[in-house]
Amino acid sequence: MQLKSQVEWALHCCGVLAAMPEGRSLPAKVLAEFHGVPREYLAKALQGLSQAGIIAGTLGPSGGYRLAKKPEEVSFLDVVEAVEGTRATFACTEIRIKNPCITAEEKRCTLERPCAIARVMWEADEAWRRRLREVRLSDLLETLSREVPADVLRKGYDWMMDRC
Amino acid sequence: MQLKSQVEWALHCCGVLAAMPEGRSLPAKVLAEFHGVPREYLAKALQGLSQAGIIAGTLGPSGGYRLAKKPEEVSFLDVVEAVEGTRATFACTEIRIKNPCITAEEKRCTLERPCAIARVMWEADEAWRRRLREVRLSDLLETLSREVPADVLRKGYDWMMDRC
DNA sequence: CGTATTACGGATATTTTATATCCGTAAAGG
DNA sequence: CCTTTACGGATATAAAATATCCGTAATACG
Repeated sequence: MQLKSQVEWALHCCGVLAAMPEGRSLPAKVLAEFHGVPREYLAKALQGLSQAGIIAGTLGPSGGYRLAKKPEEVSFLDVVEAVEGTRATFACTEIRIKNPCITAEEKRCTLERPCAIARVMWEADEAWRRRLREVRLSDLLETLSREVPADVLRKGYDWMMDRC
Repeated sequence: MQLKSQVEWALHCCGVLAAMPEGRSLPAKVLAEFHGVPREYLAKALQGLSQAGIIAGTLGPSGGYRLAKKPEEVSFLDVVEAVEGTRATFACTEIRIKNPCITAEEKRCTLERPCAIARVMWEADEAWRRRLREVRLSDLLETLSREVPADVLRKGYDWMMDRC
């Protein structure tokens, strides 16, 4: 069970976009080149983020993507779910009632409450989501500004400004 | 991102085996038929559990699998990891340093600490694992004995005893 | 001793998902 | 008018999940 690589790309792109001055857009081409990932495929992830209302795309030259909300209003979970979907990681297929020795009435009765095993798995899933919901893009920016030297950040910023 | 269906099967099989009297074995054939899943493929999951030391297989007629530990010594995480592997759900490919405007020295420096985005994803992963580590097969047995009518449990037990 | 039954490991086939690319359309700026 | 961009649909390729098959060795039982 692995998250798509698009999740990683989307998070990094959101980080970059969150660091941009208000209203400034970056085209998919620049984001792809900056991260060394295939432009066309990254575009799909960005379209997912756009559909989810996390980023907003503008057409034409000098167009591209910008963050559609404030960095403190976007959680890691928002980004992950926009790309990966909201479906739980554990899928219960109700094999507890495939059992050939159970009557139809007992099946009906059993199905009234969710499978005990699935419940545990879904609780763990929820714990994962809860953690991701707690961290926002603003937290990421704060961490980066603390850990990454200012001139490195500056050089990346200038590099992107050069190509759009 | 979905867990393999084998994870679900493995958990249900462990639940059944945990409910068996000490030393009693169930063959893969019976476990597969009971859960309505393909025998040969379930066998792979059971072999994984066996390799992980969670269950023990015995050869020959009247052979099969039994729990290798006490139910309170086996967590959901043990079972999940035996089938699914221990690899984190998020794979960091270090795209932060694919950036063409960073120097080799700056790359080296950056790599000294793990990616801030990956750290968050790994924390969430750990929260998921922590929750799964907290629940044991003994807890599952307790829940089932509370929620499933005794005669339904009994019928399932008898059904399996009939075929091994 | 021989036969049936079982776990086990390796090999292979099939289906589904992830990854990646391509193309046409429409909108916007110069 | 031409270029650049997002967007959506279609398609191709690679990887993983799902499933089956087979040979081997161990074990119980007649």
